[in-house]
Amino acid sequence: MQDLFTSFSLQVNNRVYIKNPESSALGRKIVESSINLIDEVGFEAFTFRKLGLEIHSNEASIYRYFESKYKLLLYLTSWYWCWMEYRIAFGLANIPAPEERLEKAIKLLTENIELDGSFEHINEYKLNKIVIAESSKSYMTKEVDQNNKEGFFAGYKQLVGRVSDIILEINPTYKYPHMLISTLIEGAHHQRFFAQHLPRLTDAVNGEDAIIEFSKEATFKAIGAKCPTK
Amino acid sequence: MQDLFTSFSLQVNNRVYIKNPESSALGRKIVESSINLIDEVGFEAFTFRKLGLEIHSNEASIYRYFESKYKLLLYLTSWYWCWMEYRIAFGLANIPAPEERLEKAIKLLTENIELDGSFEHINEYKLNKIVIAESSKSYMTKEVDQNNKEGFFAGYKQLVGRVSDIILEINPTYKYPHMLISTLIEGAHHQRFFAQHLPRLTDAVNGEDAIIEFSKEATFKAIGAKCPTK
DNA sequence: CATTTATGATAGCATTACTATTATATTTGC
DNA sequence: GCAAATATAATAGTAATGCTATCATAAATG
Repeated sequence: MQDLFTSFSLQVNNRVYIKNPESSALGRKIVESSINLIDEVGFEAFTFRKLGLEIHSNEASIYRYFESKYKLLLYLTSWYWCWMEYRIAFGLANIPAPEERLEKAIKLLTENIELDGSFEHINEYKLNKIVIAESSKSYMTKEVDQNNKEGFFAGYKQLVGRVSDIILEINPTYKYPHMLISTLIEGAHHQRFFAQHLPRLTDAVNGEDAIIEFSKEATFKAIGAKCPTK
Repeated sequence: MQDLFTSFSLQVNNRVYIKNPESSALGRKIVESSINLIDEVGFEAFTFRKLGLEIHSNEASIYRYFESKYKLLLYLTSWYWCWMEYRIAFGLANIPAPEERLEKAIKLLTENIELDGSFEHINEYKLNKIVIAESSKSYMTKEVDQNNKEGFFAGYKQLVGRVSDIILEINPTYKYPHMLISTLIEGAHHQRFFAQHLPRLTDAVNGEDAIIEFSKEATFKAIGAKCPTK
């Protein structure tokens, strides 16, 4: 069992960091506190100098792990997508019916994330908030093509690919599986943000998680299948 | 007719600027060149100093029109959503059937934008690219609640509200019209970006605009209606 | 215990995002 | 046609940012 876990240990593309932050106490502290600080002040106002003060360490030391704050953001988002894939892989294990697997995958992709404590130095609740608010800044840049070549978005693409495969299992003729899943993921993130800050762009419904329900319903209708629990 | 146009003239919330850029040649030049420059170098690398050099004017002069580059971005995105609402208002005029109106609205919201030259100092083609790549930076900020209170997102919210109303005309029991439309708009923008830079997240189909087709199909299926042209 | 490696402290530099001041055009109202 | 108001330009300055470089010291390793 331990082995299974180890083989699933979240391996972020090693080109996003200079020195692997998992490899030292300082590295883990950098990751842990960067999540707190970005969540608190936002990515724009976040600086390595402030982070250094926060962890009673040094700006220059942080630069030995990450080339820039953008690379650190890329590290955090990559880690998040790896983690999401791991959640889905485990969550769908031993479920044979593709409809049920799809339903569960959608839930896992769109639900509100709570702290689960599986990874000591990572607060999944705050990381989810960061991914919602800041992840577009990791790819909506002038360097996107370069970064893509270096494989920085591989985790996200792989995740989208996996869920698309379930769709194709259910309906092999559906033409837009990748579009549907990537729209769903980004859309659910946006909706969580809107629900908090721009509620006129959403539709809250008492007693249900409208974002999950909307996502399930829209997906199954789009591919012309029936959602198992409806 | 002129009057109709005038009453439709694109009125951006006057709190996003200090002095209305439409009111002077310099102001229009600032807007025109900021679109070129942001499109060229990206919003992060865009500065008022560079813009001043570009238009052979002065950094300080630009600050008399816009408090900061964020406010300028807010101006550009607000203008864009006003323009989109105007396109839709005209595009749907005299179409009685709500299904046809919805189909046309989706097309207008998700299609690729081309230069149309109706507004001398605004290049709609480039502005659309900016909105796709940078608009999330205008609301995914720590100041979103403050900015929302000041009405900076009113145009966007109004647009979503209008199209949602068409959905409710077709199916008054549909529970998530705002979610559907805002997901659609943001989703289509993301897809245009992905198609160019991260194609594994989309599904290109030869001979059709897959993004428009996907959007129409998903919307009509979600609300349980039939798309007129299918 | 000698040497490599990791961290800390300090300094420095070009650029950014502004603000302030003063000078010069340009418009306008009479 | 000219004074007064207004808009723009030129220049300088400031605190903060996003780094890089250097040197000293601490910790791990062989």
